[in-house]
Amino acid sequence: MKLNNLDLNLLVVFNAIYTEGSLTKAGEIVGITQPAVSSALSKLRDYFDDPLFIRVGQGVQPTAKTENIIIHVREALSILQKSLETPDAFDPAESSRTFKLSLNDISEGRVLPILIDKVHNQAPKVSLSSYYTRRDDLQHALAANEICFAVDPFPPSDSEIKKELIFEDEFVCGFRKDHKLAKEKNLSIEQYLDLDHIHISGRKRGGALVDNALAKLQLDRKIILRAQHYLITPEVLNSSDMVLTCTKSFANKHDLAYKTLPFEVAPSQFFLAWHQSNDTDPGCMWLRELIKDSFAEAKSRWH
Amino acid sequence: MKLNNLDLNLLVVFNAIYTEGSLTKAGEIVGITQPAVSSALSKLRDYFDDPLFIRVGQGVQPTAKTENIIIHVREALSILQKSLETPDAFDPAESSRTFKLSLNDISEGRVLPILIDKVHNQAPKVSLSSYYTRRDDLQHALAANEICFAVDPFPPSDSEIKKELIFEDEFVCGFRKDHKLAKEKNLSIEQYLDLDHIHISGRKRGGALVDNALAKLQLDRKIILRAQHYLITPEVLNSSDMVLTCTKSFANKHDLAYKTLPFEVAPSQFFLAWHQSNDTDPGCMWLRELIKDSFAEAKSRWH
DNA sequence: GCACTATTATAAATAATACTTATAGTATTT
DNA sequence: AAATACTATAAGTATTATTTATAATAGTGC
Repeated sequence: MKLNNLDLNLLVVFNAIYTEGSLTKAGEIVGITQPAVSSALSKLRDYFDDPLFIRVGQGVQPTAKTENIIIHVREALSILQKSLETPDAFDPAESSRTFKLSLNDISEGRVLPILIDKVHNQAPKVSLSSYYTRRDDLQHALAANEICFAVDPFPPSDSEIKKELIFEDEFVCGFRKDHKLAKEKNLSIEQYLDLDHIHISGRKRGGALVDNALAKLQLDRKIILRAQHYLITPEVLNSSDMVLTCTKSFANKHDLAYKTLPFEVAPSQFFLAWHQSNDTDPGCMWLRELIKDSFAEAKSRWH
Repeated sequence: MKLNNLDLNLLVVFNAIYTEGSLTKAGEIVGITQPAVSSALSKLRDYFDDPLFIRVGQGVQPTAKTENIIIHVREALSILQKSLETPDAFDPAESSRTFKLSLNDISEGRVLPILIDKVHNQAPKVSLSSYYTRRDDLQHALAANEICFAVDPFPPSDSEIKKELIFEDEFVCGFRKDHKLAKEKNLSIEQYLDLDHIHISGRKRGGALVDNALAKLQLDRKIILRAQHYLITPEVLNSSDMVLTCTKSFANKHDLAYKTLPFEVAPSQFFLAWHQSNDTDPGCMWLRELIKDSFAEAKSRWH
C-alpha cells in the first residue's frame, strides 16, 4: 500500500517543512503537532538517507538533496491537488480515453464514419470501440459501464437509463433501380404483399414494426429471406427482384429505388441511451454531442 | 498529514485496481489481502462519492469518474516513482532552484556578469543570490547550507569543507594612466614606499599580503585610505595620485596603469569552497563547473 | 559570557486505523 | 441449479501515528 515503501503522506509534511522553513510552523499548516512533524521527518531521513533539513537560526534550511527532491514532490502534489479539487474535466486534445458503444450494423454504417472523423479531429488520442450488445443486456452493460452509450430503437425503460431520440426516418419499400416496380407510379398494398421480402432482425423470430402494422390490418407479407445484418441487403437486392422495407435514408445511401409504403406505419426511430451515472461526466457529455451531431448529419446527407 | 483529507497511499491501491481490473489481483500486486483492498476502495468511494469501480464478470469496470481521475493519479505517481527511484538528477533546463553564494565585491565584479550569463543560457529558471558571508561564519554557513559556495582567499580549514584554487594573479601597483609614474620604467622600492596607498579590507584592522611581505623586509608603507570595497577604488585613483596594490587583472579591467612590485610577494589566490555534503550533488556540481569556467574566463579576459 | 528564547528531538502513553482471518453475499459460468 | 469466482462485511489483532511532557540544542540580547 506504499510506493517504494514510502508513506506518501509523509511527502505532504516534507513539502510543508520546505515551504515553512520550520517544523513547528509546518505542523500548524498540516494540522499536527511539532513532534509529529519531527517524527515524520525522521522517517523521511531514514528513507532518503540524508538530513534533508538542517537546523539553522530560527528554522531549518533545506539540503541539496531536498532541493532535488522537492521539485518532483511539488509537481506531483500539485497535480493531485488540482485533479482532486477540480470537478472532473475532459480535455479532448489530451485525453486517450476509450469510449465503448453499442451500435447495430445499420447505425455503424450510418454514423461511424462521420463520428470517427469528428472524434479524431477534436481528440486525436481518443479511441472508439463499437460492439453490439443485445437489447436484454443493455441495462446491465450500461450500469456496469461496460459501454457508455447504446443506440437502439427500444432502449431499456428504467429510471436509471437516460435516453434521447437521435434519428427518425420513414419506412419505404426499397428495391434495385432497374426493378420493374421503378416504372410504377404508386405501390398498392396488393403489390406490396405479393413481393418477395427480406427481413432483417437480430432476433431469431418475430417480425418488425411493419409486420405489426400489417397485422393490425390482418394482413401478412411473404418473407423469403431473414438475416441479421442490414449491410448485406444491397448486394442481395441488386441481384434479385426482392424488396426491403427500410428507411428512406438507407435506400438513398445504398443507391436503391424505393416507393412510399401503401399503409400507415410508425417511423423508424433510434434512441441514444446512457446510464445516469454518466449523465454529467464531461467526457460522455462531449461524446454525446458528437454522436447527436453525427446522426443529424447522416440524416441530412441521405435525405 | 493528508492531502485534502485523502490518504495518498490509497491512490496506490486505486491505481492497482485500475490496472488489474480486480481487487483480488490488485491486492497481490500491492502486497495486501483482498479485504484490505476492499476497505481501501470503500474509503476512496466515500471520498469521491462515486462507486469508482463496478463489479462485472470476473472483475471490476472503472466508472467514468475513475477514468477522469486515473489520468492524473498515474501522472503524479509516475513522477514520484521516477524521482524516488532515480538518484538525484539536475536538469538545468527545468530547474528553478536558487543557488546562494558568498562572494566579496571583487569576485562579484570579476565573475558575476560572466557567471550569470552562463547560468542564464543553460538554466533560464535558475537564480543566483550572492551575499558576502564573513570568513568566521563560512564554516557554519556552508554546513547549514545557507550558502552552497564561498569564494575566499582563505577558506576554512576543515575536513568537511572542500576547496579548489580557482583564481590566481600577481599583485601589481596600480594608478591612473596619466600618473607621473606611468613614464617611469621600473618602480623602485623607495618610490613604492613613498606613495600614498589605498588599502582595501573587510576587517577593521590588519594589513594585506603585501604588508606581510613588507614586514618581512622590516618595511612599512603609508596607507592613507582604508576602505572595504575594491570597486570604489578606480574612481578615487583617477582623481588622485594615490596607488592601489591589486591584481593585474583588476588593473586591466578598470583601465589602470600599473607597475610590477619591487619586492617578492605571494600571488593573490581565491579558492572556491563548499561543504562535502554538496560534493556530489548534481546541481552543485553543475554550478561548480560554471563558476570555475567563469573565473578562468575572467582571468584570460583581463590578462 | 550568561541567561533567555525559540526551536527541534526524544520518550512514554494513548488513540487511531490498517491489516488479517473468517465468513457472508453476489454475481457469473457450466 | 450447482459450482465457481469474486467482492463486501465483521471482528480481532497488530501496527503505527499522534499527543503530551520533557530534554536537548542553537541562537539572541543584555
